Amino acid sequence: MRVAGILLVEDDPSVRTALELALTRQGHSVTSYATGEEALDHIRARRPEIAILDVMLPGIDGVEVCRRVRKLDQLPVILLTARGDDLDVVVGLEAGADDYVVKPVEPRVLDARIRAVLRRAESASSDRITFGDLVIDRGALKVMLAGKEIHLTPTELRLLLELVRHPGQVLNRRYLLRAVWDHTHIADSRLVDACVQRIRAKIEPKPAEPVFIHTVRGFGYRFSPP
Amino acid sequence: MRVAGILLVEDDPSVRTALELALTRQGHSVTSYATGEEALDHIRARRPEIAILDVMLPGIDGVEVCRRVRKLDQLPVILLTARGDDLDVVVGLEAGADDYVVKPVEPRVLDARIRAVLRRAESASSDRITFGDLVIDRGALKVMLAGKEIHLTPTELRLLLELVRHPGQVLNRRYLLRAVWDHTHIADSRLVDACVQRIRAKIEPKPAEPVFIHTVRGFGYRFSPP
DNA sequence: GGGTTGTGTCACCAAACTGTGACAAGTCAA
DNA sequence: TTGACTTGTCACAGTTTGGTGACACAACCC
Repeated sequence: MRVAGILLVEDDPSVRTALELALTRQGHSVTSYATGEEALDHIRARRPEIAILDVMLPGIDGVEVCRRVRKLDQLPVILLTARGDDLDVVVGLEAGADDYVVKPVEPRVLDARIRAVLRRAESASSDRITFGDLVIDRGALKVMLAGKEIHLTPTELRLLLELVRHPGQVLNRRYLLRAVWDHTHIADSRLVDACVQRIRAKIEPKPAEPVFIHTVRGFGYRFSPP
Repeated sequence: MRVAGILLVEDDPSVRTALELALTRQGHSVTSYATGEEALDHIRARRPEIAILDVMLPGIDGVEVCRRVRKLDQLPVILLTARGDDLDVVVGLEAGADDYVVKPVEPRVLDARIRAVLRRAESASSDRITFGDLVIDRGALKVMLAGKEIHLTPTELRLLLELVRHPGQVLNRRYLLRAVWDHTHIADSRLVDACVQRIRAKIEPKPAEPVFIHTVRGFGYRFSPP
């Protein structure tokens, strides 16, 4: 596993320094802050790979940072707490944290947890996904092929994003109809097929031999990078 | 989130009973065992949604069960330990556990962790099972033999998945006809046999001496890995 | 209003899939 | 060994499925 860009937020200077040092030794690249406000700014500006947040912080606390981050992005989050306060665990996990670690923590343990979380998060992270020539910017809602912007209609874009949200997975037509069109829609017929075909015409170099959106006969469609 | 089929493995009868009761109250469906051997049998036969394993078990311990399960399947695993022994945490996470909980644990906390792990597992893509050279990806609906993708038709795939869902079990023709074909089908004729034969032609190195799908004369077919 | 764009539906066609039955081969019990 | 029964094998035609292009209508924007 590659080295991670870690954001560490911890108000106690001695703990912060110690953890920063330990994680750096473990090969990670670490940036640390003492407050939630600074952390949020950093996250927005620098997009770290993972955030390790102390729960008890002055101002915006770790759980709140976690909650806001989750709305913004799929950034993996590990919460740190001074004691194993059970209530906190529940609140933290419900706020969407990926893991929860009790201080004091052995650096080796924290490292293992970081790697485990990153491994899990690897699939569903960034806002901008690249599949070979195809770049899909979920933030800007833009699709680019070989550097050139491709115009997709709203429905086409929703369908493509839905497929991309589950890379490698086969999604059947009923599911796609519910996810992309209003589930009020009863008539399915060939709607999905037609839309897929339109997307292919725009993003596939050879629509007859698609490399992105694959037909799985009898089941549905699968987005998988070449 | 829906109710989960939980496998609980804990050798201490009082702890086991208490957890089983608590989780059942929380709305989960729980099956519990005292040993790793029983747990592995259960996993192979019944495919629970998540396993909660005590680390310290007579015979095969929780970490070892976790390791073996990981080879077989992507079943989510939570490890239970009596104290927060840091070394165990590392070993456990490296064995592929999704989470790690220290006893004694508040039922509410365990429930939150279970839900968090299931939520993550749900989004994680790969849903693949490996039997020697044969890899079946249930999410991507792909079958690979020795690294090469094998094309199966929809019916063949459904039949194979049905067999694989019950590894080691003999499934009779009537059952398979109901499960794979529309149960409206009454006439059986040679349908199942022909389909099995077609699958064998694709996945068995020597279709005449099948290693995956075995004929059980007079009863039906059994999928069992070599 | 008039043109443009987006969307759902349809019909047609090629390709893929599937059920069937006949027959061969295999297995078991007497 | 023989006969009864079970399973494997194969070819083929009817059916299903999805790709494709055309088209009508609605929504939207000047």
